[in-house]
Amino acid sequence: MSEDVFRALADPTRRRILDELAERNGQSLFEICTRLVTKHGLGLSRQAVSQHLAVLESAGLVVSRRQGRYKFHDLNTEPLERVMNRWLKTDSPENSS
Amino acid sequence: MSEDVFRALADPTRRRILDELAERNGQSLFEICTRLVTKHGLGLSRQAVSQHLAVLESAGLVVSRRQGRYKFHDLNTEPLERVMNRWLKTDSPENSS
DNA sequence: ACGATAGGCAAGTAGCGACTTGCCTATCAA
DNA sequence: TTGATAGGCAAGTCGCTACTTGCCTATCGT
Repeated sequence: MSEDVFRALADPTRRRILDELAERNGQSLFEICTRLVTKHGLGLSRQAVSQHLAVLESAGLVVSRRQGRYKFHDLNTEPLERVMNRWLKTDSPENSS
Repeated sequence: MSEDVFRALADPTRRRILDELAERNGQSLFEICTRLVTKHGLGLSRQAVSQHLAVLESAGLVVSRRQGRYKFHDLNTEPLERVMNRWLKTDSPENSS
């Protein structure tokens, strides 16, 4: 929940992950993995996706809930809304780093 | 006018430059340089700022107009609007890389 | 209990990206 | 025309980051 929303969005793979979660919320790491490989043809390891999810989570764009041996991930668009009114002044004057 | 709006936004210095232009449009390279140094205390060379402006311009976030030996830079928020409705679906369904 | 599944924790590698440095071009003022 | 100003080009350095590899922990089914 920090401030590196921009840095988190910088990577195309992470954007794909957000797309994936936007289309189908509450996926596990392996679900996201296989979907990225099959639907988008990306060849990346489980660890890669895991690290991407960590970045997204620390940016507050993804929240996760542990449940048994599964960890489900949900999209959270709230940081996006806060951060985008920095130059598009359509709302409150909340600026930051 | 390409597609790396996200990558352009990833760097904090570039975000500062956008802030600068949002506050005062039509600045030259040197104006932006001195403002970044004095107001934000950043110590960077002219070349650094020039390269940042090039990135912002190729992302379509900044447009420039040459005039004599000066080159003035203007903020363009239109790519931001297009790109943000990717996960915040408040508008048209325009998605991209 | 055992194996299989879901995930985590480093440490290491490779490439990209931000920044510098040095030199070159172009425009204006005197 | 000369000097100063505004900016561009290209190569080189250095740190960060995306990704891999190897091993470890935890939970579930049978």
